[in-house]
Amino acid sequence: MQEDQIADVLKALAHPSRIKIIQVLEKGERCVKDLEKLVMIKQSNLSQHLRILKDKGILECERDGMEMCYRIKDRKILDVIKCTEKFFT
Amino acid sequence: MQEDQIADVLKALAHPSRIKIIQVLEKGERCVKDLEKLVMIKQSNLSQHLRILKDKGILECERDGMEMCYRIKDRKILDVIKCTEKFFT
DNA sequence: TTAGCTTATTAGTTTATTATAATATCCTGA
DNA sequence: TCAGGATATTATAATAAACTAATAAGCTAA
Repeated sequence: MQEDQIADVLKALAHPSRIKIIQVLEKGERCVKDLEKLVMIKQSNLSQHLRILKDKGILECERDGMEMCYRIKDRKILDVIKCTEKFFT
Repeated sequence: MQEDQIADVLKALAHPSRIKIIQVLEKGERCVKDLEKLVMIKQSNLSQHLRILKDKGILECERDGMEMCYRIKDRKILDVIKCTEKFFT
């Protein structure tokens, strides 16, 4: 059922912290430490949000020494957020 | 905070039955009785989903005799779903 | 007015999501 | 190897969302 898949992706996006994460990563990749400061939530909670986004194929990550670097895997997801913003105009 | 508003609308969309409702209404307005058959959920549950969508300004409704007719209020919401579909391609 | 549709609301139960704190894991440099 | 920093995982508690069944409310036609 297509509506299940669609709802599934939208559900992964439907949280203020996860929207914020994507908005930050839109400008470029970031390690968790940076994200923690920018998104302003606790490390363990951030890590959980990152996993949700990664599991859905929205983000990907790569280890860089001691840090883990996250970035947007498929920028088509940005269009979803852009369209949602336009809904308010 | 903009991410709260965005997450809020996405959350209203993020359910298979609500996606289905919107996909049906994309083709034209429908009364609850019809939606019940097309979406295949119980009347009381459908009514709850319809309220969620109406409260967010996604749908609007109008009484037509004994029936209540629902339609998409702002078709910009369709773009959000379209973009999400494209995410899978 | 009332019987019979259609739709909405409410209360209660179940299930899912979120956040926190504690702990584990993974990597690097000394 | 091990100490310490960065990130992930787990368990748990709190909150929110979803579904069901029962009931209420709105309208129409007889």
